[in-house]
Amino acid sequence: MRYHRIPDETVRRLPVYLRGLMVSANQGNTSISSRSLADSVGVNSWQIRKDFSYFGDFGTRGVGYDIERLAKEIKKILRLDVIRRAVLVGVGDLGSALLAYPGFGIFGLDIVAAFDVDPKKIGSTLNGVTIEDFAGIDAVKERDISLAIVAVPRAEAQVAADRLVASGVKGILNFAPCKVSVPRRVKVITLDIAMELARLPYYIPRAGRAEEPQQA
Amino acid sequence: MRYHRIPDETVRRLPVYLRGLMVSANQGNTSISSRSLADSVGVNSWQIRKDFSYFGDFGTRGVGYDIERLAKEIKKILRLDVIRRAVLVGVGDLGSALLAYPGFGIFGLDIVAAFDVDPKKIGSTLNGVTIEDFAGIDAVKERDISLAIVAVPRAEAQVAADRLVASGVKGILNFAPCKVSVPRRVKVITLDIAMELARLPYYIPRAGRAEEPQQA
DNA sequence: CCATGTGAAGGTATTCACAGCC
DNA sequence: GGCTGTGAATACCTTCACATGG
Repeated sequence: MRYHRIPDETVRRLPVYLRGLMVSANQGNTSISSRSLADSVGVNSWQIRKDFSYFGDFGTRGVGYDIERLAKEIKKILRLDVIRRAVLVGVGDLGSALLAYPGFGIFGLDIVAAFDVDPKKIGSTLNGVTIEDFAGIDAVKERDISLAIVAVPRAEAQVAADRLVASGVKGILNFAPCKVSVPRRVKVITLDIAMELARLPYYIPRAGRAEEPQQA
Repeated sequence: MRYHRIPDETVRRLPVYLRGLMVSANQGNTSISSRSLADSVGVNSWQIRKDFSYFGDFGTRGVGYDIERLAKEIKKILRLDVIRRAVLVGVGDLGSALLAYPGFGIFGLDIVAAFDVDPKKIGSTLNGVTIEDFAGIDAVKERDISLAIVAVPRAEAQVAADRLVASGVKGILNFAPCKVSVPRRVKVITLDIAMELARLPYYIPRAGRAEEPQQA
């Protein structure tokens, strides 16, 4: 059925599918079945078909999905066709690694500016991006940037977010291990690395015990 | 009701609560209400009470929860009381940042070893950890390490995981943007940074359009 | 015959509303 | 009065089974 509302969990999987489609396209394929996409990304084939069914018919029965058409549609749904420029705030260890990270390109995302408060860093260039003074963050308003990555210590995260929102940023990927409050119109995704590692031990069976959590 | 099975989504939130409890304890509190914990971590108070109800009574009606007792119980459930030592594979930009990252300590987690294939890196020391040759990864078997962080390029992630599993690692936090296959008994959490940034634009309302996705 | 697309069934998690207790 | 703890109601997501179409 077409023009369903797309469930949140499906949205979370769309980038996974998108990457799988790209990889397959790079191998020279023009179409792919839900089964083989399933094998390559690690999601059930019926889940994939259900997910795709929320936004139209891209498959051909007996054949599979047209990779290019489907990838283009997913990009459109995720708005990756129009929103691509991001700013980084906080060029510490993690921030520098993110600046150097080549993985954003596949989604058409681009870190086009970086800010820090450290005078020793301001003015230097990393991966083609010159680090600017955080005091001048307002300038991003004129640069068509709607995404931000916050990689500052916890104590500074809220301030950074406030200034970013004031500068017109619409979405924030927050690496600081804390909640940041923003107006409802702005979306924040907090990615707490230590927390991910912290929930790993739960899934490790106790040696010599019968009752164990199973993996998800 | 006590001794329920703990839902997976609750397990995902436990580290969030744990951090909130620690922060509150550092401020000198000994107990905390679901309402104020809710304010500090950004989860509804009824969700918090429901989550805690899955594993027993830690609250006092009219007062709140005993922070220390609750924190200890959460750590026990997450097995953070026994599993704490981790190994890092891949000391590139991201890996170095993770070695320097101070955020693991709050959960009692510790990166005690690091491996890489680059001869220029092997032997040098970062944050008190000496980088060893990946060829000798088997040695972790004798070092009581059950967690691993994989921060290598996509093409090497599966090999790294295979070697880690062979070396007795039980849980892997994978930063490479791909699926890694492991035996059922081993748990993998893949954290794909670019993917998180990629789903952010979806939540940004189109300018001048009525229909908009709402934030989650 | 193969693979998609989808109603229906089943399972899981969230939200509510309020009884129970300090 | 305040706050926890929890059955019940609701919403959401996944899985199944199979009709549909190339």
